[in-house]
Amino acid sequence: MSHTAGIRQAQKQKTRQALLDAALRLLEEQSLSSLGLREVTRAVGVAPTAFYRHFRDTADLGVALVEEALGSLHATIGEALTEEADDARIDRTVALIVDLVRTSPAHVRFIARERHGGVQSVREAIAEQLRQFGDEVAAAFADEPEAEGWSAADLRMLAGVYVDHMVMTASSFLEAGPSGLDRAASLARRQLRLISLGRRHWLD
Amino acid sequence: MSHTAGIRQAQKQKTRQALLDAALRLLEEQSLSSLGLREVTRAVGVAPTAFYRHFRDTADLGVALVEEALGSLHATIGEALTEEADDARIDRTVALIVDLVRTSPAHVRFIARERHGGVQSVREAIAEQLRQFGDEVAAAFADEPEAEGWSAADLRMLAGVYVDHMVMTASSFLEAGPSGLDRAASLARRQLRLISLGRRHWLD
DNA sequence: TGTACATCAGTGAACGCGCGTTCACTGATGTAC
DNA sequence: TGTACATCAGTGAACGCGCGTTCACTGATGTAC
Repeated sequence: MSHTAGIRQAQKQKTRQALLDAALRLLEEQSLSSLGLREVTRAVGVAPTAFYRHFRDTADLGVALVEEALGSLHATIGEALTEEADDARIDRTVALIVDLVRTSPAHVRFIARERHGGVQSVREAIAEQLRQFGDEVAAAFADEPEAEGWSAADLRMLAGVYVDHMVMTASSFLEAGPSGLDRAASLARRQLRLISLGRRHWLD
Repeated sequence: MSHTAGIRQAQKQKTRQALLDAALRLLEEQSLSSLGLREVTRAVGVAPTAFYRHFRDTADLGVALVEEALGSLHATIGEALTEEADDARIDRTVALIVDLVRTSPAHVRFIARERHGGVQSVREAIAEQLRQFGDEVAAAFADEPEAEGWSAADLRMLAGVYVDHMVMTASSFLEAGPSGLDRAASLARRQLRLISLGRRHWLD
């Protein structure tokens, strides 16, 4: 496990990252299944054959993008759910998504686009990440007093609703653009309030 | 407006439909943005140039597929929402989606895939159809006694949640396959129950 | 520290192939009289 | 009904182009002594 890297490894990482960045940019206006290897290397300024030093094909690069887009989010998502009051939790969650879309719009677009896209291995990688998010959210819920009386399956269902809603909300923020963001955020908050109400009365 | 068609028009329609059918089949394992015009004509057995007699390009064909997939659903969706009891309405809705996925799996996959896909005109066509569904569902809700006290915006929000949930549910049924359909349907029913509960307590 | 050899990220030429689009055409269908 | 002309869905050859992949290579970096 490369401790201090070495010049050669460092340079290789730099090229690899440049390929990922270029691909992500190109994917803003097309799907992964039509992304060409030569397109990507051309954008980076390396020979087409250099691509093979890093990825088997564009699907393989896509799987790496999934990790880049979602891998670091596990910690962040747990945080938003530690708020106690419903309203605070909702505001926190929406703020998190607004931030995510502001910071990494291309990653968000990529995930929304390829979640049901034409490349199986990438769909599976995204599904696996979202499944993990769901498990983590369900585990966080299970620790709360409101979870009393809930079956594990129902908690997981609720967590899944939240995760799906997050993905959709992020995508809706992108579509809305900066000018429509306030309206989209307000809509998302009301939707989350609806879900919270359903949650509070689930055991009635 | 072609009343009795004529042989020439009838034949043209037949070829056009064959192109749509072939494209839909090819799109089960790729995205529209990578679908080739020659692929489609080859599958149908006509010359590549025949394509231009029907569509400007594959994006244009995609827009036609959106109409084919969603155009006839406006009547159907309203029906499911005329049930009175919550449970009956939920069962009716889920049954409708099960039926849709059974009857037209390729159309469902196409809509889920291209809703956030790489072709702008198709994304827009799908968004417009879903917006219409939302409006129709909101109008149906507005006629019900439970809608008393609800603002138009909140009713539209609720309708949007239902429409989005329908699309996601249809897509989840596809992913689940025949063997996982019962489990997926049960999950969808519990999610709808959660939303119904939220709706019932919205004005508390 | 210096030297000799190994590794390997990136190169550049070459390949066969399928792509989208153009164009002039053919021949069955449609229309006017 | 029959004839002469118009329309137009589908054809087939041709084009230039960019694609993914192969291969032997180069030269900077890494390693062993």
